[in-house]
Amino acid sequence: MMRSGPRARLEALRKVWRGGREEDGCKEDGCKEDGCKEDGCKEDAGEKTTGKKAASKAKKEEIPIREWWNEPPLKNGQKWRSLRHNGVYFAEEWKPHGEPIIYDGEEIVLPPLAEQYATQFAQVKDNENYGANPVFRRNFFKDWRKQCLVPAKLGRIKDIKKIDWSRLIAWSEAEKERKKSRSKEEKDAEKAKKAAIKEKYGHVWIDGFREELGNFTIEPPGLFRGRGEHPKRGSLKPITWPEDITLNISRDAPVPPCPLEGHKWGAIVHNDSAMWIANWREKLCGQHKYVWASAGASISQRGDMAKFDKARELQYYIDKLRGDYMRKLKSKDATSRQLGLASWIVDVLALRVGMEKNAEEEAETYGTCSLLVEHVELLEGPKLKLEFLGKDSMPYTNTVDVPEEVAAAMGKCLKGKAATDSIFDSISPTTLNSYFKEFMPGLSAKVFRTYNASVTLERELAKSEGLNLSIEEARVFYTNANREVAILCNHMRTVNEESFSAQVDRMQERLKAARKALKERKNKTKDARATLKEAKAEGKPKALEKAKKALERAKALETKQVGRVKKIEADMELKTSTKEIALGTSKINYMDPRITYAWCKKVGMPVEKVFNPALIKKFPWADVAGEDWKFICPREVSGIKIKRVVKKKKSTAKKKSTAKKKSTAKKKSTAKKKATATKKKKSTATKKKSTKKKVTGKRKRGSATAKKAADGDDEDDFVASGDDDDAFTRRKDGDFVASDDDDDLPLRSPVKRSRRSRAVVNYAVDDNDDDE
DNA sequence: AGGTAGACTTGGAAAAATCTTT
DNA sequence: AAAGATTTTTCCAAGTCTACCT
Repeated sequence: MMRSGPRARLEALRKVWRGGREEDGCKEDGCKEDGCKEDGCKEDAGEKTTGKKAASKAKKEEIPIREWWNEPPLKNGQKWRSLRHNGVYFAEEWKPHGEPIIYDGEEIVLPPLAEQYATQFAQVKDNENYGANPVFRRNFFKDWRKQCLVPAKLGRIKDIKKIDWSRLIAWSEAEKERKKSRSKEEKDAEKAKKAAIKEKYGHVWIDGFREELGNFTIEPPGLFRGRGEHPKRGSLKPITWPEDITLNISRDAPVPPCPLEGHKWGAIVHNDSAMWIANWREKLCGQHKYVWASAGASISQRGDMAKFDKARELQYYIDKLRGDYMRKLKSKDATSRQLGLASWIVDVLALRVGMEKNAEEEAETYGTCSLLVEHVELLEGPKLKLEFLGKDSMPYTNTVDVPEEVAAAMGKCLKGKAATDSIFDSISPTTLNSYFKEFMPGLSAKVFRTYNASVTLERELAKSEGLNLSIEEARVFYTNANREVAILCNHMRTVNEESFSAQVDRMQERLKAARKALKERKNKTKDARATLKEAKAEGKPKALEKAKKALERAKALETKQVGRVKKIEADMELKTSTKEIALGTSKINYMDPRITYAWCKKVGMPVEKVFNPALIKKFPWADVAGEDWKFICPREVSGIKIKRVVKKKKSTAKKKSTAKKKSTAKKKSTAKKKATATKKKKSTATKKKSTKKKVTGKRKRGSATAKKAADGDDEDDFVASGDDDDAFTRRKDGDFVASDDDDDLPLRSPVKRSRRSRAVVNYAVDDNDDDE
């Protein structure tokens, strides 16, 4: 996507866009296949601009970008003006392979659906996160038996341990092999078929523009792969039928035909305040699933830019907010203190807000407001040590220096509480977010992550000032900045140590070879120089000319080799420094892309060096940023206007008088809340006890290990008793349920990290505000 | 006021595609 | 062209947050 200049390109885009709009009116006629009436229009729009485009002709014909950021805004809450599509795609039905399982020596060919699930299980049988995990196995077997075996009169399959999956595994492997060894023709044919499906189902027409969909295939039946210690991992996800699906289209758009014979869509709606194309309820966990436009579609870009603008806006409010929360955490009132401390954590440590979770239905993970006493430790310094599982059960471990006030506030929040008590028992994500909204409209906890990630990127990149980087150096520099952001946000990936060290070894080899080659090249250059000297001395013009050329060539080759060596050295360094850090998430979601575009222009590096094609497609609007664009800048420059925070009726004068009342009221309500909370806990505890006999101290860490030692059991220690599917009993002794969170050590071992970025915070307290 | 359904953003793993090396 | 390494895309789980309901 290189081009002459942003301005010229913008002009071109503007024309493209105008073309699209002008033709928009014709959309009701000249329909092509697929019921996409606008097809013709777009083609026209494309042609109109070819004059301008031809000049910058790229190899691939680029689809014109909808320059939505120059369009008149949609009315409040409206997401589209027109919406039409071809519905969703259902993956082909499972073709039974007929390979049996062997149960207790007996070959049993399973009915299709049972076979489908069984084959999937066999494929992950030895993966310790899945089939080798006792909870996963138990859930799988229980569901599978109940849903697929008992109705098929295969109730005699009662013990998962007696199942030999080898034939299914062999089939899967053969299948993989077959796929690998397909001929070119076969591969091409498949590719074409896939493309045709995408052509038809993978697109949507929004306001007359054709956009790509993100996902358009309805999820096939499979085994639920919940992360971490998800109680439902391994359970069967049922088939989704057209009847389960609601489609969203324009009022005047044709209803797409249902692709499955004999079925019909669950419902058709015309909801222009929603972005989704289709939705359904996933039956296992009850979560909503959606089909929507891809990240590169303008409808998605619009929201994206709004998000970054909102984060950028925060810079004009943050000083006041920081002053306020630092004051708040010294408050005598528990609620205020907790609001202050939680704000500090959200702001400085960039933690997520931490919604409440349902322990029976979900893995237990934590964020700011849900942190427990046992997750933190106050150390000399003062320092604060945090250790807990965050989103996706990713371990968060961090020890940071904290201001005295913060340590004191934390001390108070911990005081008199048990290890498994909540630190922030007087506040919730809702109250915290409404506190933020007192300072800036639309401010919520997640905005801080975006803000601090972007600030960090800009700050790190600014350090390149006056460095005059080569392109390769710039790439490394950018990646290191990106890394700081990823560390701040705790974006991690699990590494397979074995394959990692093998990769490093190979890289080392390559580096060695490249260095050797460089040495040889240098020698050759030397030789060439010598030859030239000789030729000069001999004074033969022809030989001299030849020698000159040879030297030129040798020099060029040497330079090239120097580049190769440098590249490998750089890759090597990045490979180790980003070993367990995932850079993608921050690029996709957190760092304002305008910072990247601006910096790339400044140092003369093509954005493509650090943004993959999907990112380029996602952020065309960021290209508008010139090299001097700054995320942090005076308000006059950004053009972001002050927005008055709409206060709830009360005048400031009145507020003062009601402050006292309010606080007591609050206290009361919290007390009440607390009481009900404990009550709830108790009641669920007893309930659980009666059914499963688990729970007691489920959040205490120590107990798990203790239980494990006492337990020491075989993971497959359960069998179905009779056809009553739910009745699982112990084969040996004890309570098998008690073993389930014990065998399940955390999926990913906590990673120690020596250093971690934190947001740079200026605690300037400004005193002009109207605090209580 | 608290609870929750619904919608949208964020997340890592795995699969697929592409690039490099042999 | 096969194999192997690396990058990109896909998949779908898991967060956040607002609006709506009682």
